[in-house]
Amino acid sequence: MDEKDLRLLLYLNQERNITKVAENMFMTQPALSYRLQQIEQSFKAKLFVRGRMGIRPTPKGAVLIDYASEILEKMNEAREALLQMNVEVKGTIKLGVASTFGQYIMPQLLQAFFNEFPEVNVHMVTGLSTDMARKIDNGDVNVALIRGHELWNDRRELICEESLYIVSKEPIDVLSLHDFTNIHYQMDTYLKQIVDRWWKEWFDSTRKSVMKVDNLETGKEMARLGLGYTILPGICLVGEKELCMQPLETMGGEKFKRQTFLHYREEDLEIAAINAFVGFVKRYKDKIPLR
Amino acid sequence: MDEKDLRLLLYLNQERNITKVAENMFMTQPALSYRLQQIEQSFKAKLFVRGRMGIRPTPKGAVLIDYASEILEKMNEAREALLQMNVEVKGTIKLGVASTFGQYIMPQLLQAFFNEFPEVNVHMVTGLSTDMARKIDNGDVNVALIRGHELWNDRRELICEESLYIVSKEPIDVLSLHDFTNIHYQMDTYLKQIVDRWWKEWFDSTRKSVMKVDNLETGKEMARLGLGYTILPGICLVGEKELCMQPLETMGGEKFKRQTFLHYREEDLEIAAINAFVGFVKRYKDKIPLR
DNA sequence: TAAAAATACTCCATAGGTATTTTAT
DNA sequence: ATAAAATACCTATGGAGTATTTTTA
Repeated sequence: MDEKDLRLLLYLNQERNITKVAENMFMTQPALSYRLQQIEQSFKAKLFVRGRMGIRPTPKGAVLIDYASEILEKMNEAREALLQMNVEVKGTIKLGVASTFGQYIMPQLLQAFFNEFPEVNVHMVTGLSTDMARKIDNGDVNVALIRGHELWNDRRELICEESLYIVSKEPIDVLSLHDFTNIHYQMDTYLKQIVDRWWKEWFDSTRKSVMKVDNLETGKEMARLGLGYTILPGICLVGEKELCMQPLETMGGEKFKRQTFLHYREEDLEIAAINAFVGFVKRYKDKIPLR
Repeated sequence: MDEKDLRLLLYLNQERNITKVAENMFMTQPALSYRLQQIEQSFKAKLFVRGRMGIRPTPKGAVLIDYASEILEKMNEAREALLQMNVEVKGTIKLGVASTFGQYIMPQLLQAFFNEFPEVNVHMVTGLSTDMARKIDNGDVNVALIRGHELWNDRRELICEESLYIVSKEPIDVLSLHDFTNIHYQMDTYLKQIVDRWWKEWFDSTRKSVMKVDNLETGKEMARLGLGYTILPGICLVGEKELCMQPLETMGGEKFKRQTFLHYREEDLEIAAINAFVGFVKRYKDKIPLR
């Protein structure tokens, strides 16, 4: 099965006539007929039924054709990506990144980015999403990876979505959360908003925030020691095995999710380095480890 | 580029030594050396740098290797799917499906399913998610495609996520929604919950529901005629071109999403037809048309 | 019965083998 | 100095062509 075979399958499905496809692909009818039989043998399955007026795919054929088109798409993407890398990209990009994203995702992301574009310089600042938002509005940064948005004349693209989790050492029933110590850390506005919405859905009274710590990692470690529960974004729970984690849900089982967006100005894409970074992040996004 | 070439690239990346990989792949060092050169030529790019102690991928090589592993995965999936189809699956499944999902998604889904498994009978009932939930609890249905969950001793799997949209003929600024007629239709509990949460986030007063219609499609058509705005799930806006649609968001720009889940009992997977359907839906899910 | 697919055969392009040389640290 | 990769050359598998037969609605 090489690329040509995959294309043959797609064309055969479109035209449903071996002779016609053979012409389109600049080969003879017997050659294609033979080739198709070879492919069928290699899968030990009949892929097309032959009849008086041509061929049509069997159920198995249809399934394989679906996969063939996906595979061909990936192959084209790959070729595209390599071609993109022929233009030597250099320059400097200024990034503004939300704190947790900067801490948990950016290291690997930048490593992969520099591997592809070693000539690009990155200046990254991290902080609250709202501050980063201001920075991109001012032009202090070219690209931002943040939650939410304010007033924009820029492009905004969904990069990742994470659930939020109630994290504790021992399993806790949501309805009995009141009986446990809430370990509270300084959340950004967007996270706080979601958590508040969730809490209001389940309880009338306000949370008693018994323990305050200054950052998320401290909160996580306290939860690990069994000192109470805390609410953490999935982004910082990747690979976590010991802790008990249950997603924040409505009473109906709908999950609360937090979205991270990529922001940039359309016109900045003319700058090669920025174009490369934006393109890279779009490609990288479904490789981001999430739980 | 055939499958073997892709595997070669992966192994070369792992071992970083042509001689060793050649042995593992039961070929000689010169053959592999030559093959790699052919691959590099076909991409018009150097993929590995050769040195005293073996080889290591160039940036382009690394990118291609990433794609190679994705493509190989797809190929394995394809083979797996075909093998699965060798066992002649027959029998009857009882499905309970949420109304909108049943209306907008199930027709194409079932068509594709029957194409693969023509011997399976499907009995489908549609209705409110809560009712379908009860049915799966009773054992009235084997599989449910619904929102949310109640008390379960079953498996639950995320199938799709849709945004919700404010739909109107002319663009409406969210903050001025009060000035427009709200076209209200009978929503299921879960949708209503989300919309209520969204409304509370933006407005203190309750919505004045000026126009009530008995179903979603009617609401959509009234919005199309410019009689007001209505809130619709993305599922029923696929391919829509004329209407103005803006997603329901928090003031911070976080999107409200509604999730659809597949429910089934673990032990039912031993029944071939149910196993086939569950497997099929998991494969089909990222082909569901959404906006 | 006629359009389409399959078979029989021939040829040659190229993947892969063996023997040897070149490269890089 | 030597492990590893590259080159030169040879072989043979199998993909594709031409001529012809078989299938099916």
